[in-house]
Amino acid sequence: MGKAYNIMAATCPSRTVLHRIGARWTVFIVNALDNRPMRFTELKAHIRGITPKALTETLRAMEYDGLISRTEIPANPPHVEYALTDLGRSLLAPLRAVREWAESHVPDIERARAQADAQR
Amino acid sequence: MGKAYNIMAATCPSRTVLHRIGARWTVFIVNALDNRPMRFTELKAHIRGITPKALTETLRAMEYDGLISRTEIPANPPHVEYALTDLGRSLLAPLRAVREWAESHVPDIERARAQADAQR
DNA sequence: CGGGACGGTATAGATTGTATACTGGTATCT
DNA sequence: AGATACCAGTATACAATCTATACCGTCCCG
Repeated sequence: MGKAYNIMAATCPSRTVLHRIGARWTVFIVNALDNRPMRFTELKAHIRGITPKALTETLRAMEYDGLISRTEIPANPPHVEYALTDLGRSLLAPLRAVREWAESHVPDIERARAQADAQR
Repeated sequence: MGKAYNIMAATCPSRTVLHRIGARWTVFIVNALDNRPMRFTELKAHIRGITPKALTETLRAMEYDGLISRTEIPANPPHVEYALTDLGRSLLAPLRAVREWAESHVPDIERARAQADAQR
């Protein structure tokens, strides 16, 4: 089998996949849905600073790619639940690693930035 | 120590860090510099489809954040070498995981997209 | 019927990314 | 010496994406 796809090739479909993963809010949504499904408004409250437009668009794109499922629940009151699919869940491990790297290396990067600023 | 930073908070500095990691071309550059330092033109050839402007800007930003180093080599012919710093190298593991996920899940995502298209 | 929660849209402006062309310096070929 | 080519980028114009802010229709509760 080996590697059938290579992200470095411009025409490679893995590019479009990486493009989606790298989109502004995907990491946040995958991390937010880690434990349990959430509703639109819940997600909006949980991911501070996201606008409804950005949330809608990212959710639609992720649904199109089969990463999350969108279920309208006709109960009373009716609401919509977003959940990770199996495919989306498989993204959890890599993206959690990225999140943890970010959270743990803030001081290093702030130091580098301060040093770069001082340099000039 | 625990988690001092939480990406879900809008004001958290880890946001800006994640923003940089998630930028369009960062993943490609980190993966490209995995084995050895490279020059500007080498990177441009290796990462198919990147424009010189995008490459310059991403490299500058990553240098500012202390992820890569830029060294002008006054030898003959003079050239510029970009290399991962220790900090940048620590990003390799998480980003390689993301790359591998992308490369190995192309068929799943293409299937999901085809199915979504057919649905309508 | 008034008001609020839910799940979004609409619109406009700012930021970011892309395509394409070009530059200035050095080295090599002839 | 002149032409050509490589290197490391800039410049310019245009397109796509992201953000802020406001608004909408439906349903339920009182």
